[in-house]
Amino acid sequence: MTKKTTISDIAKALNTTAATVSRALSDNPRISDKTKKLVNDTAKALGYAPNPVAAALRNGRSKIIGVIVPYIDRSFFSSVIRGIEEEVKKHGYNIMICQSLEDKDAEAENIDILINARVAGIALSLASNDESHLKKIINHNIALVTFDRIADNLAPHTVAADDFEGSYLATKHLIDQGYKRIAHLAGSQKINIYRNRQRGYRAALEENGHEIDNDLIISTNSKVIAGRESAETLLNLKNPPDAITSASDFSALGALQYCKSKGIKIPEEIGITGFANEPFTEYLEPSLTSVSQNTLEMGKIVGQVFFDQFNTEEQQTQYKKILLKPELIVRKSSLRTINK
Amino acid sequence: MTKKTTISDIAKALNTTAATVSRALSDNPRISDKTKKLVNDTAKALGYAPNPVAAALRNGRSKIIGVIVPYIDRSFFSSVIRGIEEEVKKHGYNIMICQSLEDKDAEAENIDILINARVAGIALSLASNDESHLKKIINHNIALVTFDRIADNLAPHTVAADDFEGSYLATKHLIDQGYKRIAHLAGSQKINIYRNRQRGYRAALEENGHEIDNDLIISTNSKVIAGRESAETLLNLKNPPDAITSASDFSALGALQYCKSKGIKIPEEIGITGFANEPFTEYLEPSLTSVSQNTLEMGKIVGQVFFDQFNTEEQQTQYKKILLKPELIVRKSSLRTINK
DNA sequence: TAACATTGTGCAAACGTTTACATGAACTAT
DNA sequence: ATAGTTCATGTAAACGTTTGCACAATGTTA
Repeated sequence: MTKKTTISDIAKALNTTAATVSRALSDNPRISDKTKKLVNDTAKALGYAPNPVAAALRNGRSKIIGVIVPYIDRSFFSSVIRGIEEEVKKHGYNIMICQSLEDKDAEAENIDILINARVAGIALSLASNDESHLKKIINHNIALVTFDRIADNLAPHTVAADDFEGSYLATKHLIDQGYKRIAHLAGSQKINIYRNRQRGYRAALEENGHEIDNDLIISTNSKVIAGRESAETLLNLKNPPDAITSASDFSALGALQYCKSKGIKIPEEIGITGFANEPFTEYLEPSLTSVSQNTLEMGKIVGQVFFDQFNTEEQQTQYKKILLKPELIVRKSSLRTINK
Repeated sequence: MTKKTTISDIAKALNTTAATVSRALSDNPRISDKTKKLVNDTAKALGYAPNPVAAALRNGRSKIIGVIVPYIDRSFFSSVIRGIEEEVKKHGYNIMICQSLEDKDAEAENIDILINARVAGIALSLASNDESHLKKIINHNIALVTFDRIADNLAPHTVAADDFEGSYLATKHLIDQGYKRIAHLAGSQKINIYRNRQRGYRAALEENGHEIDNDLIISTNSKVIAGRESAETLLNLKNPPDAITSASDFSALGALQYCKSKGIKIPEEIGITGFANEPFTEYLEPSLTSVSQNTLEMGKIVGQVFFDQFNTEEQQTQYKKILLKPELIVRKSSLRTINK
């Protein structure tokens, strides 16, 4: 059980004081170069490593970024988390992860924990529409970045995929492929991102001279089974769609399964697109066209936004609202260039 | 920017000292019940929340478990991480996540960071066979649990899936389904888990009167493309297999793709099983039989092992080597009860 | 009633930094 | 030679806990 060396040990070795050592190590201009060299050399010689806990206590701030997500093991979130980790690591920071389990109270509790841990910042994908508990973070002067499910009102900085654009791209792609009656599996309209996806769908239709038929818009949850049911409803219409653009890969998968079970050919008779580019989409038969949200990139940007803040001198009135360009990953489920 | 209340604030309010308040809050038997109640009440009234940073400095130990994995966004690891998080949260601990990127040096660096952060324990899935840098952890008297890719020699406590058993189960299942010539896509034999999977395959064959044909064992990496190539090799043998049990879902997927491309019927003409129960397996066509490693459970157990250690009075000579029972998830790719 | 144990609390140091303020030495300007 | 600057370092307090030791007040025993 080797005892760690401290700045005092270095000071003792050099017959100086901890203050000087501390200043030398942080490259304070008031310390002579000679002393700095001396300090750095003996620090190395003694195997000195700073104690972040002591620094955090003194500074009232840890070099930790807290991250709160609904579930760690959703591929979307784990990928964003990875991005955040890689970015903050560059600056000598670490991440502390919490799960909200989609529950507002658990989220509030996690916020308290992170505030108490004196984190330097909190990255958060909201569990619900209720963002009132975020005030605390701001009151404690802790940097806050919301991502994906962002807090429009309270959070100064936000990072999200451009859902409107993503959905627009997918819908436009179906139009370009010659599909005429394009349906939309919309997620819960209480949630921002799903509203935007529906808006993108509508905009693409309108701008390209397709009329909007409300019978073709089904509000559903993002489950496979819901996708199957919705597809059944749609295909039993007297004027059924020839394409489905879904706000979720899972409901798109359900639709795909239903069509296959009925012998409806994809993409020849019906085109399908999903949203999020879940890992499974590329392995489906046919592979599913989907909208990639560049999740790793999103995480890195979230990280960057923190350090942009930290570096600019406090007084922040410019808030960053970043929208990331999504990318349409075209696969077989929507590609029928043959018989356009 | 509300100032946090401290134990001294409580002490002042009650005309006593921080020492008494600290003891009262930690339910020290030397404090009278009357005082305890008084302290707890005013703590609540003043909105007191303990400062974990100060406690960590004083104790030389944070209520943090460090977790090091190759990549956060692999579904296996994100799921284990979730399990760890949920378990340690119960005890008022948090997790700090690092990535080794499969690199031994990055792993060693992360270990240093976590040691400096005075974490109470480190959970780690090894980046390489080299475990020499783990000594540091033990020397600093920090609890160490390795999981999945475990450190057999140095790490006192290990948690892993029973790879032998999982592979045995898959192979036995194929035998029970009446497959006669069962091939094995083996991962790199430098890695423990893949060696064990091959052993399970061999044992199942031997114990059930199947002879082992080394032509049917292909050592490959765990990529889709490698699976395709291996399947091609196998099916071009003059005496080709009628089943493939793979040590990886990805190479199993490759094999499945190859067979389909050649019009070979699954599971009628060839049975296929994978390993790890990746999320995509259930959505394949046909859905892929695979071995579930109960990753969430694995994470929870990892967490438990820490607190078992913390609770028993230090002197630990009994090391826990936990092997989790895997579960065979039977799906269509291996199920041909019809024409057994 | 003296000696002793028990109970509840206070005192003060320690964990390892950081930083406002003080100090002394050398240097510049008058 | 005196006052004012500048430079490099030292002093000491602070961050908020925890805990060994001391101590006074009470209760117990002989």
